[in-house]
Parts: sequence; structure tokens; C-alpha cells
Amino acid sequence: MITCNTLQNNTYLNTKLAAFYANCGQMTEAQFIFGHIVLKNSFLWNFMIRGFACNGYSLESIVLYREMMSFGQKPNNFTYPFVLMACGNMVLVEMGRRVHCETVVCGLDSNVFVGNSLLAMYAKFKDVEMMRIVFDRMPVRDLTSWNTMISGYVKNGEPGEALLVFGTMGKAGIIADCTTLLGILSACAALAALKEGEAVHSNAIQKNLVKANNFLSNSLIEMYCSCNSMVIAKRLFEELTWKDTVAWNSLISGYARNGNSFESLRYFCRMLVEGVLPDKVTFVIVLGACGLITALQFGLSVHSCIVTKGFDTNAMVGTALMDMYSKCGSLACSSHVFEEMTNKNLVSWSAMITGYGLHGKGREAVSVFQEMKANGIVLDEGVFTSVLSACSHAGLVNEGKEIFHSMRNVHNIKPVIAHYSCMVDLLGRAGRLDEAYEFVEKMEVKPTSDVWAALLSASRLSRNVELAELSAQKVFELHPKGVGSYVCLSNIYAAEQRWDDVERVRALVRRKGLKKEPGCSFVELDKVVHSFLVGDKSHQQAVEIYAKLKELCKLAVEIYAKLNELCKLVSEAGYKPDTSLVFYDVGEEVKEKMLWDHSERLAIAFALIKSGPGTIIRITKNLRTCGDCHTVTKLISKLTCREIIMRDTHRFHHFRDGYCSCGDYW
DNA sequence: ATAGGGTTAG
Repeated sequence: MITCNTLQNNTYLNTKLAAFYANCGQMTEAQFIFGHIVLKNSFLWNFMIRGFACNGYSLESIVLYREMMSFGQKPNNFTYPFVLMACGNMVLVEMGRRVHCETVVCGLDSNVFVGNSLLAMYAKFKDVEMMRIVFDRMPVRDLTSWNTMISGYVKNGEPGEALLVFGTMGKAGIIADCTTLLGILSACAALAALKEGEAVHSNAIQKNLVKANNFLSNSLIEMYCSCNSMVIAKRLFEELTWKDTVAWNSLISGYARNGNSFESLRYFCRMLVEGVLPDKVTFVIVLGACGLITALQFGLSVHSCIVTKGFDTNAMVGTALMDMYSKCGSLACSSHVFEEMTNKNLVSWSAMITGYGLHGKGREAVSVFQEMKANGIVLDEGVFTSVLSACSHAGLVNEGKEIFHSMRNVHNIKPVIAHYSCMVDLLGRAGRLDEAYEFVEKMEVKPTSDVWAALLSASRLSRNVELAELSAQKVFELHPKGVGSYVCLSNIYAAEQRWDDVERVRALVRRKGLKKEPGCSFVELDKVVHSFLVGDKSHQQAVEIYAKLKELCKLAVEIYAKLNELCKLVSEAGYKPDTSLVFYDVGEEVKEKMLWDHSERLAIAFALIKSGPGTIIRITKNLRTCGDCHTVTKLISKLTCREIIMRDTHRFHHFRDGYCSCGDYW
């Protein structure tokens, strides 16, 4: 306990003591002693400014810098790095620029430490232009200067620039260190630049850095995950002498991002078994993986784990929970989590709006949006995407238009391409094709393939072949590898019975060597998620999370029999197959059979066999469900007295008693 | 006494 009495009039000792406390981050003590020192030298001022800046007291640091000046004490090269750091951390742009000017006035901007701090500050301001200007004007640069530039570009979404800086640095004969490699690995991950990443890997091996530095090995794992090289990522992970939570998180998220949520959840289980503590990032990743494959039961277990470990008060985890529930078809659970959240942020509100939108509940989405505004939440681009998309799924044309206009007029947010796409979708789906086209022509930004794809899909609904051809042509130009628009155009021709044109489109797809992504559906039963590929009745894809694989192959026969039974049942109820939706050029009978190979039907058949009467069936599909499956599922829901909740890439369909929640508006 | 480091929800 320090009191006035213990502070003797020994300036030298007190200065040392204050500096010591500041160095340890004990700012209360440091400030107390500081206040009792009459003759403050620059050493003391600098230590206090540094102590404040480095321990989360940025404002205090800046205030003290101003005080230092008014006391007539001249700041030096040991002062500015920390004042600039404080300005950067608080994103005080005006203040930062002023301090920059002050370094120029006293000539300290040529000091390499001050210069490097300026670089870092402008990076935090997201002002990469100014960062570049400062860098180009630096009379002396050291390794830190280059490293700061590299990480500055990466953090501001310009990984390509970072790689260019790295190249220039090599030509200048500067040898990279661990920090350099970390920045470059992050750039490689963002660009999925495997070759460059591998070069960094061998560079790091040569320098003996991989085993010695956990940061570096974790970043390597992350880089390989981002480049879809899971085999190597896994090998590096297994070789780690010490697997920390970040390493686990990287691998778990890598599997989920690469379309293997099952493996992702397995590693999460292994992590728990091995006694490694998950953190909030782990839970966010795992809940995301659950959402991808509709693993509701697994998600529920994760939820209780989150509550037990006390992570449920975290806004990010709460939002991830909401997202998981709504993606698993449980809108009620999602909204319950939302209601219980005490620290809702912008993203939480947006997630609720997205949830309602996905389930076709446009009115609820708009009402949450209004409530959010009434609560004074400052809106961003993202929430407008959520609410506009909700409007388009529910056909709320006037509401959507009004909200779109309010973006600029009321909230001063410039619409970006995602909003334009939503508007085209909104108008087009509501049958206002001319208005949609006019909207595209008047857009202030160049329409992307997404916008034209929305118009193409609207043309299909309005059966406007001319506009469909025009839109399709644009999509082909802008997104030549996307096969979806070819399929859509072919379906449009098929609906008009223009078989020559259908064949022409098919030939085009063949000539370009494009392939349709195989359909895949997921269904969870008794805490086990099963996946079905189109045409795969052997159910070889079945994966269990909690237990070992069971004798599932026997099911092939049962599923086949069930499908025959279902086919008979719906045919008796008046079902006529819509074979125009089959993209392949095969006989009529084969086309009908192919429709019954669709993965969602396999998943439904499996769920009907394996679950008791009345159990809700939840299916997730990796593509947009086809019109014929939509018809069949409506009938199956009525004939088997089952509620079937199906999620495709666009939205949810709740089938019940022969009807779908989308009202066939999708 | 100085500056620069990897994973994260709509």
C-alpha cells in the first residue's frame, strides 16, 4: 500500500518506481506516484504514456501527451510510437493526423520507430493509401517497416498487395522473419494461394521456425485449410508437439469450410475427450458446422455444453446459436435464444431477421427490423440484405421498395450489389418482370452475374424467353463456370417444349466441360446425421457422429422398397412427374426414374423408415430443390401424416398436410 | 525504454 508518507522527496527513486509500475501495467499505482513527482523528466513522461497506451488506456495516454507538451517537455522518438499507437487503437483519425503533423514539424517522422508506428496507425485507420505514402517517404526502413506494410495490407483486405510488398522486400535483400511469414501466410490463406503458401512453409522449415513457434504452425494449418488441402493440414496438426485451442479451432473450421462438417464435429468431440478447453470461437465454428448439415440434436448438446461452460452470455456465441437453430428448421428455438439474450448486437438482430426470412415469414422479419430501429440500433449494409431478402421471399414488394429507398435517404447507406440483387429478385418473383429489368438497367453499379441470375430466374416464372436469353447470356459472360444458369435456361425452353433449344444448351454445357454439382441431402435421426447423394441408395455416405458405423448397407433394399411404395402412393393421389426438369437427355421413363433418385427423396424415405409416426423430418439440401420434388413432398406430407421441413440453398419449406409454407412462391 | 504476429456470428 502506497501512501503519501512513504513517498519521500527522492525524485530519482520515485521516477524509477513510477516507471516500474507503468512497465507492469499497474497504472493506478504509477499515476499516484507520478502525481507526487514535481520534476518530471522526459523518461518519466514517456514511461507513463507507454504504460497507458499499452494497457488499454489510450485516451489517458493521449491526454498525458498533451499535458507533457503544455509542461514544456519536448516529446521525442520514445514518445511518439505510443501516442500514435493510442490514436490507432481508438481510431482517432483526426487526432492521429495531427500528431503525424507534429512529428513532421519536429523532424521525428524520419525516425524509423516513429515511421513504423505511423504505418501501423494508418493501417488501423484502414487508410492504406496514406500508409503507402508514409512508407514510400521513409528515409530508412527496417524489417518491421516491411512487416507492418504486409500485415497492414492483409488486414485491410488487400492480400495481393501484401504479396507484392513481400516480393519487393526479397529483391531489396531483406531476410524474412517469423512475423513476415505469419503475414504472408495470412495473405496466402485469403487468396487460397497454395503455391506461395508452400514456399513459405519450406522457408519456415529452413529457418527452423515451424516446431519452435506455435503461431507459425497454427498459421500454416490455417493456410492449408483455406487452400482446401485438408490432408496436409491434418498431418501438420497431428505432428504438433502442443495442440492449443487455436490449432483445434483452425482444423475444425477448416473441415466445415471444406464441406466436411462431419469430420469437423468429430474433431470437436475429440477435443473434448482430450480435455482441451473450447473457447467462444470453437463454439461459433461448431454451431456453424451443425447448421450446415442440420445437426439439430448435436446442436442442442452443444448448446447445453455452452450453458455449462458459461459461454451463453457471449453475444457472438448467442448469435451463432440462433443461426444454428434457424438453419436446422427450429425458428422457435432461434427466437427464444434471441429473446433471452441480454446483449444483443447488430448481428444478433440481423440473424433474427435472416431467420424469419429463410422461413418465409416476411412480416415478422420486417417487424423485427422496425423494432430494431426503434431500439436505436445503428444499421449497416448487412441488415438491409437480411430484411430485403426476407421481403423477396415473402413477396412484400411495397415494404421492400420502401426499405430499399430508406437505405440512402434515411440511413445514408449506399446500396451495394447484394441489395440490388434482392430488389431484382423481389420484383421479378412478384411477376413485375418489366420493372425488374428497368431496375437493372438503371442500377448505379455494374450488374454482376448474381443480378442477372435473379432476372433469369424471374424470367422463368413469367415465361419470358426473350429476357431469359438476354439474362442468361450475361450470366454466361460474367460467371462462365456456373452451371446453374444453363440448367435454368434449359428448363425454360423445356417448359415451352422447345426441345432443340434444350439440346443446344445441353451441348453447350458438355462442350464447356461443366458439371452439375451432385445433389446431396442430410437428415438427422437419433442424434446421427445421414447424408444421401443423388442416386445413392446404398447409403454409403452415412456417417455417425456419436457411435461407430452401424450395419447401414442393409438399408439400401429397404429404401428402394419405400421409394416404390411412395411413388405408387403419390401417383394414386394424382401426381404426374414433371420430367422437363431433368437436365439429361434420356428417355421419358428413365427421366421419371431419375426424379426418384433425387437425394431429398432418398433422405425422406430413409427418415420414414427409421423414425416413429408423427416425428418431424428435417432435410437439408445442398442445391435448390426441384419443382417435382416440391410437388412430391407436399403429397408425401399429406399421405404419411408427417411434417417435413426442408432447407435448400434459398430458403425453408415447411410441408404439412399437402401444403408448403412457401405457398409455392419460391 | 521504442514499432510489426494466427482462428471468430448476420
